[in-house]
Amino acid sequence: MDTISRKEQIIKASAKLFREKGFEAASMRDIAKELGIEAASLYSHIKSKDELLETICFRMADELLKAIDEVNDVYFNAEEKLNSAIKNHVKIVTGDLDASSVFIREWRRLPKEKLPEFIKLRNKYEDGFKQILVNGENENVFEAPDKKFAVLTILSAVNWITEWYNPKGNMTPDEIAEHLSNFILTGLRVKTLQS
Amino acid sequence: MDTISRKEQIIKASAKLFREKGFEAASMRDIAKELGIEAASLYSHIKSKDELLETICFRMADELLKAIDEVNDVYFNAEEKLNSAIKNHVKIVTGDLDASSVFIREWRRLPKEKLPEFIKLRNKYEDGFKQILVNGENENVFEAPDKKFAVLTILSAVNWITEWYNPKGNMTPDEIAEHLSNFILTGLRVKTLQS
DNA sequence: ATTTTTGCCTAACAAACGTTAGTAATTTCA
DNA sequence: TGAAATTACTAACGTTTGTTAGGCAAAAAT
Repeated sequence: MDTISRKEQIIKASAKLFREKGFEAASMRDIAKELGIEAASLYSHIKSKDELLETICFRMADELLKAIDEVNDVYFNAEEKLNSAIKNHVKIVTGDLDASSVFIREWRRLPKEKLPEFIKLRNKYEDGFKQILVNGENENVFEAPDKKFAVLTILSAVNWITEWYNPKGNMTPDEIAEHLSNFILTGLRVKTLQS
Repeated sequence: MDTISRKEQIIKASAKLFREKGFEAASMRDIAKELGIEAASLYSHIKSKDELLETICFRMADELLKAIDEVNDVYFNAEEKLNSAIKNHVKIVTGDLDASSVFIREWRRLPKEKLPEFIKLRNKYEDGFKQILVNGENENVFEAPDKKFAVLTILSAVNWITEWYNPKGNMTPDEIAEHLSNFILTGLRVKTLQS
């Protein structure tokens, strides 16, 4: 029943350790020990330590990008769009805390020839959110003069989850998404109706 | 006019490098090179690499705690309190981006016997914010059923600044604080007045 | 004027690092 | 059944790491 390949096991173990100790502090020997083998044996399955970080970061980026594209395809209403974009992000992040933490925290340690591509994907993701805000403004439901700033604030909240979320805690991912979505949407909604 | 001591220069240089490369990737030789001396010479002024990280993290924690205590002393109104707490935090973070980034990102690499004390200070700071939210609820101006969650969301936004803030960018720290404060206060205000 | 302290140096250390080479056992496939 | 591929091993490599020892020149203190 061990349907998950050795390489995937290695990636998973390295995500766990990169998160716990940081990319440089987690050694190949640590990762190997996690799997009960020797460090040199890892190289039957992977090319380098950098490759591990790379795989984790780019997989995460792809998953997030796929999610935001889907949202922009399926929904028409900007409020619905933002709401499900946030829900998806929370679901993805809480679904694999190790990989997400590495994606958010350790991407800076990517080999420098891979950094530009990674940053491009990140910006593309941010643009997905920005687009939703523009939609919302056209629909007259959102108010965000500085869109870049608004997106960064939204992403800060959803990314910070990796710093405190506990799967065994008293808040389910859905509840977190619900709370955050409410909080953010309230902050963005046009305020002409208020006294 | 070189009124800043060698030890302070070392701390400053290490903050810069810890931020850029991460605590473990930034070597003592890197730090020494930044100052134009040899790595071994650093040990005339400091005890260890750990001491550097420790100094940076605990100084930052102290500064933030002092600020929140002051706010809770000076103001009576909860909205004013939260507004100036946010402003102070933004000012401190943007005032020393290197140290702040290390404080926010690299604290995990503190020697493990120092970690509990650090976390205690962090929690104390969070409690300062929580107290403001409780005040606001008593004054009937804030609505935040889950206070811990609200505090984490507020702190996520103000801490994330270190990820994107550029001193040469087109947003001053005051403007950032203003925007963020508005956004957050809107999200917290009681909504009974709305249609 | 002489001692003490400061701040740097060179040289070296033991440990840990990522990775390669070469090999042996097992599993997969023709 | 035999060949090929897979997955692990031991041993070792060249680097890099934080840190110590010991010395030497300049500055400060006596």
